[in-house]
Amino acid sequence: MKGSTMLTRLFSDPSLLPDVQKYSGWTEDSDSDKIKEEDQDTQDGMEVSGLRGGSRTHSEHDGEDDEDDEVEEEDDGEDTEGDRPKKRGPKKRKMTQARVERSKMRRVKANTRERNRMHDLNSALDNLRKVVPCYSKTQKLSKIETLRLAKNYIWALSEILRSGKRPDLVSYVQTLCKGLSQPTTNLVAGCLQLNSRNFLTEQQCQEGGRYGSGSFSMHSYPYQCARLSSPHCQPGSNSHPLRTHGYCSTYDSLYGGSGSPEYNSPEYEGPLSPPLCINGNFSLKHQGSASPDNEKGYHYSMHYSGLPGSRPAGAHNLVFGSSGTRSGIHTENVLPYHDMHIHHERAPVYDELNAFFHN
DNA sequence: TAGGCCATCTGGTCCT
DNA sequence: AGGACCAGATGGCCTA
Repeated sequence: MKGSTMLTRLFSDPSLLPDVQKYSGWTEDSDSDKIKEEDQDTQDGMEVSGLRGGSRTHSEHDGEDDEDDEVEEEDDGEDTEGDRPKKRGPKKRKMTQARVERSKMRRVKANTRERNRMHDLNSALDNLRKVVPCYSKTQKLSKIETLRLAKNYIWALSEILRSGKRPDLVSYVQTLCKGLSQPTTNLVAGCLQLNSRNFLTEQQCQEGGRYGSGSFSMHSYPYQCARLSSPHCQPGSNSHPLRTHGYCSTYDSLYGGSGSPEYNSPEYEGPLSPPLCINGNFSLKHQGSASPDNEKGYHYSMHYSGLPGSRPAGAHNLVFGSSGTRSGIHTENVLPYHDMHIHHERAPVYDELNAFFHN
């Protein structure tokens, strides 16, 4: 199966992810209607350049007509360009009016299919956007950034499960932001309410870009100073783009909320966290999906097989010391464990995960 | 205004 | 034969 197909089917499969159309506000029917309307438009305005002079696909060449199988003369300059070798292959058929019409219809149908295909792909991407950190309806991540962030997110979650430790925020953000563009990096960092200046300091001070205390095996990240020094990312800034655009932090949802309501996306409607990868296998079990009204009640099952049942030793102050700072990280904007809370009544996974990190 | 992102059209190729 | 997939081209929109 080709990649995009897999992506589309994975994230469009209602058995794998909560109700695609419901979240995206797009349904097959509505889209079909839209397509039909568009077809009317495009059929009228559609340029038939490809049909006029361009080459035609093989299916357009072959066996179209029974009635007009007359063969067009070898008129490709057979006399005027005598030095050019005659073309081989099936001889051109004369483009009768009927054949032109049929070609048009084929092209219109192909365009519709292609449009639908791209809509499916976009729908799948929308679903992906909803389960990676920094989901916002109003300011969507670009396609490529969504894919990159999703990859990093999967990696980060896998590392959490593999190590059985709660990562420190810096490592978590670093992992998520690896390879992302500067704006997206700022967004993610801001989403996770990281003090960007300190993050930067922390990071830049680590020789080789490594941050050693985390449970991740960190690589060096190509962050530039300007990247995270944006005033938008300052905790106290009211101009924080995430406040404006209602971004939502998955770190918060996993490890607890910020406690500042304005930081939570007012537009958030659904589950925020994807199924977690455990031992390389995604464990996804949604319950009570019989009713479409249960969309908020999708539960992701999570098993900590092989993982310690309590918080790992030394994890207590992995991130936030009682002083409010750790290694220069200001934590005025992030709450300690006991202040964390779960958005909605979402899923046992959050309880389990929080219990895991709190115990 | 340049550049990024996106939707759409299009023709080619591969597969069923 | 027809559909799926892909990549190139094109134009619109938005933002710095």
